[in-house]
Amino acid sequence: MNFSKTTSYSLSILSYMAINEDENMSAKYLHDKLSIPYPYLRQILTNLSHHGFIKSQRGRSGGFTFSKPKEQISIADIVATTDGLRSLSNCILGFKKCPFNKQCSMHSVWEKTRNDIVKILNETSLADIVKRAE
Amino acid sequence: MNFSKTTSYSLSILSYMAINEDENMSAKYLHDKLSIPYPYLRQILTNLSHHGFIKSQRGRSGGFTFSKPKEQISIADIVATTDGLRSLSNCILGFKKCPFNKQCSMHSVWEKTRNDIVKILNETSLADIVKRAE
DNA sequence: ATTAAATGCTATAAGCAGATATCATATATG
DNA sequence: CATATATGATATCTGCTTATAGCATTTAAT
Ligand code: FES
Ligand code: FES
Repeated sequence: MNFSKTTSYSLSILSYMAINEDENMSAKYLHDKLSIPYPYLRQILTNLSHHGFIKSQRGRSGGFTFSKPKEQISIADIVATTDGLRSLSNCILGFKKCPFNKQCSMHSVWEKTRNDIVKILNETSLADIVKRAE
Repeated sequence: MNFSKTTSYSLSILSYMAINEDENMSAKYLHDKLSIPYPYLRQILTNLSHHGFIKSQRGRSGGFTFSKPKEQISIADIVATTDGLRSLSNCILGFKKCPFNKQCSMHSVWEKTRNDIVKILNETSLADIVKRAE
């Protein structure tokens, strides 16, 4: 009932980078700050770079910076690169085909809350996170 | 961002059993109805039995029946035997210790929705599920 | 130039949830 | 009693997520 490690780490990294954009964001530095295992952190940064959220600067005193405006990166976008939101569309009781030949008995209750979550993830950008942190 | 298979299967099994309590609930029968892999289903039924939700009748024409009133089994109780609800208390951005030395910037937004979920899980019993299925 | 410090790339290991397999034991039915 | 059918218990396999390791390449500083 939560995100995968990879997703959580991605969210931690990008929100930290968004809030402290002045600092030099090397993998080593982020490792010190966020305590994410270094080689794993490296992989995730590469992934975030491939997905166009950040760009890398190689060589000494290199690191990562955002490659597009923070307003244009929603939490849902970040989750989409790893877990995706599809699991939130699944039945909370775990039915694939409903054995009752209809929506399961938790459906209506779950639907509202589930939509709230998706709404939050879609409507919250990294810029919003920065604002709230101030 | 959803329950583990074990939890989902547990929820499927117990809600199916609650709704169709008249039928003979052997592992084989439940397997036919719910399409949960048979040996895995067996393990989960044993687990649910150990946790006191259901009791078993061994031997030919044996199977499983509830061992306490369906009013006294909440979804949260079932989840507690597997995943537990602790993950819902975790930071949605994945921070263990908040690197900002305070609650993370998603905290307040997430809190309400998270409480809704916990409330639903705690306040919905198998009896409620039966009622809604009618 | 040389070196130090960074990312790029990719192969591999470790750990866990999901799934399977097997034998022992119990019991209803004939 | 013999048999078929059920659960009890437990060991093992598998695949995915998490994590590690190592070498190549780039770049800044000296
Ligand atoms: S069918 Fe189960 S939550 Fe929708
Ligand atoms: S501290 Fe991050 S959601 Fe509460």
